[in-house]
Amino acid sequence: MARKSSRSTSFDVAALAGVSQSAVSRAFTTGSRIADETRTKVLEAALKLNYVPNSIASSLTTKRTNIVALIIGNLDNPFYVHVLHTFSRRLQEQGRQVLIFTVEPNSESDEAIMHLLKYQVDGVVLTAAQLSTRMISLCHDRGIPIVLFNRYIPGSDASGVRCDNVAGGALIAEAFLAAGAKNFALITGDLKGTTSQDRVRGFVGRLLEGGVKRTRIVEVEGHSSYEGALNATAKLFRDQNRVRPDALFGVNDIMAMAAIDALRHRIGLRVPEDLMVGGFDDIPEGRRLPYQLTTVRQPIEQMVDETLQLLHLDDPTEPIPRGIDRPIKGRLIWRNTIPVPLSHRWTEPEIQS
Amino acid sequence: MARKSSRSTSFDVAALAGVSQSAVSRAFTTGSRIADETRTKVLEAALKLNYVPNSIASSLTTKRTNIVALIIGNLDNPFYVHVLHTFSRRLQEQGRQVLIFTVEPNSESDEAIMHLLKYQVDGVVLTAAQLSTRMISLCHDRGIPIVLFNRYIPGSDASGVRCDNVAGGALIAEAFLAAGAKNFALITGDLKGTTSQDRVRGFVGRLLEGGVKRTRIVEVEGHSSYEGALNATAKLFRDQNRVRPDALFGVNDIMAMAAIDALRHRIGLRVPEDLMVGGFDDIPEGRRLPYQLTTVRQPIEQMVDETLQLLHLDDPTEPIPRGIDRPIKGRLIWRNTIPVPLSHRWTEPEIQS
DNA sequence: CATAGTAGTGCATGCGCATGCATAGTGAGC
DNA sequence: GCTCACTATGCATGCGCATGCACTACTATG
Repeated sequence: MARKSSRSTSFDVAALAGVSQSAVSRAFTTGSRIADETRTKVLEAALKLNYVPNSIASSLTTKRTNIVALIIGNLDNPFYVHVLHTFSRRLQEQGRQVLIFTVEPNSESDEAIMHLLKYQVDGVVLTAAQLSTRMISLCHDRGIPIVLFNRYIPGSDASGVRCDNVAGGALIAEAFLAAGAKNFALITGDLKGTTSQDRVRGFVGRLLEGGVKRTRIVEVEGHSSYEGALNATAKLFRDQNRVRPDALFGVNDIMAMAAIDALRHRIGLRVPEDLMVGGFDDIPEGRRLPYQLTTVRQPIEQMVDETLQLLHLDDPTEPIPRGIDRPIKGRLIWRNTIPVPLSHRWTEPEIQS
Repeated sequence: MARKSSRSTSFDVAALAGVSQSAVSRAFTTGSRIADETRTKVLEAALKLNYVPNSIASSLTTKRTNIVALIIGNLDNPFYVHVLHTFSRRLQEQGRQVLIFTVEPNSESDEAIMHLLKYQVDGVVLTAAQLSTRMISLCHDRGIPIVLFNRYIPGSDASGVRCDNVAGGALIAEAFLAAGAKNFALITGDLKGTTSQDRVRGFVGRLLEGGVKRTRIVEVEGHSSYEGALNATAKLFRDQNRVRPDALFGVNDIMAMAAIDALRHRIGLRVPEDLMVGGFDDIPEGRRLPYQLTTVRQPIEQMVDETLQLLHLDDPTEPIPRGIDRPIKGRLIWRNTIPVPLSHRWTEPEIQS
């Protein structure tokens, strides 16, 4: 047999160290009652045998796997890559592992849930994907906390952390108004998702307060992609009879960037001279020289922290938080795609590389 | 106790179905000897109890977790995000799970290995990160196959799949020569990595064959990042006394894109009129309107397939492949940053969205 | 009708570790 | 010197499932 796995067990180590198997177990468990001397002896033996404790086996008794599942629906958007990265880093710092499930953008993740249930994960984070309430109760029944990231299911008892998208959308509307825009348009992804919905609502709502009655809304086919937004922008300017917008809100940064590209390279308009553009997310790509996108920053670090807190990973006896909705305020980052009105000049400048 | 995990076991199901626990186990194991009638009975009972088999427990006996670890060192580069995505999709299709470890770009991943050993993963894929030979033998000794993706460790017995970077670099050099360039420069990340090294080698080598004796090489500080390449490009054009290059090879697409941005927005040069630029990877971002980057496409799908084959996930009795190096040829994608010479006009055109 | 063969099932056991309980050992306090 | 309190350790057991083996009830064959 070629793949003879010479994995030594706690018994092997115990034998070499001249102690019992329980002693080996305790040596590897912090906060266990064991003499320093014994622990040293055990660790030395373990080192000799290349022994590594089998977490799988230990989780059988402890009922904790230290694995957190992350369901992610859109890796095409750098924002969610950043989210993934942040979760991964944080959880690794805590000595936990990340089991990842990728699903189609905005598609059902019920199947993924079934898989991760088999692995007895300690918690689930779901982002950029849908979930049936049946699955949520399935998790809850088994004591597995699940937190939605930047998404919520109205009326369900799933908890979630998200950016305050309504307020964020309003931020962009305000910036446009302050910069003196008159005709407004926005490009959004699938309006079935609460995230897009809220941003649109916040944007349109704030404009209404400002006396603007009409906003052109173009819904991209499929999910919020660069290509979709490219076509949507073209469509927006195809009809020559309509009033040309002078302010365009891309409901997330990639769509805003796509719009900018389309405006410059296809339509032949300048940004922000002919038309100002606002985004949402603050992905690093938006900071680059050709874009310098004015946008709403989602405080990822803080959102991830809140999410992990809701998971109660450290104290499984805590009741699973149900129906909690934690909206977190974003912040407007002034860059170059919306002219900064005089009244805003005092805003702290951002250091650019 | 709030988190009363009401997880039912195979015994509960057995009791309800009026069979033995082994029957339940067999009902969930494909290819097991069990009457259809019994299986149906079991599955019905399981459904009633919301029973989901505990993979953790089963892996204790089967010695297979169906978990594959993926160590990834650079999520800032969309190329590796794409790689991650492809692996995830493929493995999920096979009913396997992905345990992800993110490490700092090009840093040691020994610690990650220690963690994943605890989880008895069935295989390891490592990309954009370093690994000590000690760790490789540690994995091999325990029967865990490990495959390097786009990276190799000369003289070690770790196997790897990679793009043929030497040939790829040569492809760009050829394109430059065919387009009539005279003065060449390149921007690369850390030259300790074999990937950058090979691309540079291939590029410079081909130029030498073409009679070009000098190539300016700028090594970015740190890893291959957008920001690094931005500075490197600036540096490249700072010295007015030197001959200005008319062809610039960005050793990967983000660096090439950064170079283009810097040239246009900082230096004030046109691409490709004043200076042609070639990239490597073919990330989707490079196809966008402002860039239309001519680049070498890495065949990700094929590379992932080869990697999974080397892992022998389906047949653990296969000997672990050692010291195998599978270079896979990339393909030049003509777009707009290198003028297409007349002699190449016949190349199949790419459909652009 | 006798026998060999086969499909279906249950029993018992073990995977590697954690942990409650019992026990041995140590030192302090009277 | 004796008891008490406490620490360190070992023993035995169970976590949830897979699987070798034994056993039963059939079917096919001569």
